[in-house]
Amino acid sequence: MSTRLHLKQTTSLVLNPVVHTFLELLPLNRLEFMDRIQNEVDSNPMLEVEDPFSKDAETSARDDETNLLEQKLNKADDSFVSHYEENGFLKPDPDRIDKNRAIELFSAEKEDLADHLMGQARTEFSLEELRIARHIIFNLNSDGYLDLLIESAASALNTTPEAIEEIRRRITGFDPQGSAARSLSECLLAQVPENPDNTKLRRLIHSHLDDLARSRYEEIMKQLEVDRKELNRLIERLRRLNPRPASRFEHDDIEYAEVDLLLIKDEHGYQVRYIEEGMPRLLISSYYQEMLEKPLDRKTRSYLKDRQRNATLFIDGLELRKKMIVRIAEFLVTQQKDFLDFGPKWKKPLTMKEVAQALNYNESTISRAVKNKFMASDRGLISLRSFFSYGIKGEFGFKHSVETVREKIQRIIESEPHAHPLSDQLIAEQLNRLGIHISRRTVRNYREELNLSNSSKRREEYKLKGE
DNA sequence: TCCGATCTACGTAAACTTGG
DNA sequence: CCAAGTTTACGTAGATCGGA
Repeated sequence: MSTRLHLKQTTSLVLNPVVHTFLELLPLNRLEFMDRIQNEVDSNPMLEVEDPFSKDAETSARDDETNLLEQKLNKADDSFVSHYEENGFLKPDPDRIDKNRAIELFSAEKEDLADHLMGQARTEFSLEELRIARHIIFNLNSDGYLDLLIESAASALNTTPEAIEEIRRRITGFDPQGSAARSLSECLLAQVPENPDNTKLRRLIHSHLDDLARSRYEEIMKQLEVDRKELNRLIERLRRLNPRPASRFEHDDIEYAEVDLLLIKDEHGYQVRYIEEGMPRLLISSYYQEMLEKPLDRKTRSYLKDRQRNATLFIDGLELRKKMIVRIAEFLVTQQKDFLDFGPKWKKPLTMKEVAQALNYNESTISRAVKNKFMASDRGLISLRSFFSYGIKGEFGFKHSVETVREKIQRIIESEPHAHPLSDQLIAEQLNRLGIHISRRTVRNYREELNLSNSSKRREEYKLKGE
């Protein structure tokens, strides 16, 4: 009993403070990281932001300690950015200009759905209406639909549900059409203007989406009084409508992520750069450093010693974080070159474990390091996590990533004989012959991710098209 | 009604995350 | 870093659906 207790204690004490600080810093994204630095500077007088331009901080610090503390308190009130700007931030140097421009490019706000709609709302609505419209627009979900309760919105805005409904209905006519719809059918209907040509299509959307999903074509044909050919044409038109008004603005989701790295492609291949701009440089306060050399009472000395140790620890941790992120990113980029060049299909299976072994780190370290980290490239932001992919057992060890298998399934289905669509079972068998050992169940999962219907449904669809 | 295909629920192992 | 906890991918088996 006592032995076991002892063992437990020793294992948990292994973690030394350096590692601890570092592990705490590692998973933070840029924004959180800067926040953390600010915190540390505020709470540790031993830490100072490097200031190559003015001596202000130092001279005022020499006045007396209370003055300095007061100053630090004042600074804490300001926003982080302005605080550091005042203190002479790292100014961009000439050969970094390009990088800066690249960063600007990625952080420049692209218009998102809400902005886009608000722009139209401003020209369309009165001031009072605009107030309601704003509420609606900023409460759309990620698909561009409104799933807010009208009643609670009405009471929050101090107006009637009818007024809200009226505004909402008008917004569905904005570009992209169908925004703020409450259901799929409403969204689609908003994209089909009411005119004689569209009557049947509108009826199809209004009452038969469910039938369509269940492939009850006979029923629909009877109800709408159309033949197969015409139904087929209607479905074609339906397909061209957009079920997700927000899709055009999709990329904005990641716009808010703070970018840590920059991916540059040049004649030598890919290069990873850590974005240093905006990062404060920290150093140990020389004022307190000198103070430590003078005679001091015991308490002050031990306090300062402690702060000093913490400060060094923190500065080391900063440096280590940077090195590790760059090292991992570089490794990922060389491993997944094809993925960067040709897209996700070419992603190779790669687990954190493998990377950990290759770089001689612990798996958990990798996990922390890639968390919330993004890399800016000429094709947009890439999450470090997206470099990883499960492997599927192939003939010679792990050879196929989920992406490539998915791609193969799509190919097989695309080239199947229309008279006899392949069942998941047959597809699985075919894949097995190619050396990809996955089960029927797995085929189904991937097939569904590809948005492909099952074999019997496909048979229906082919029939419909064939006639 | 039969039979193949799909669905549903549950189990397992490996991958990943997180606190100390 | 380690170990414990959580998530994910995938498998199995029996139930259920739907077309010929």
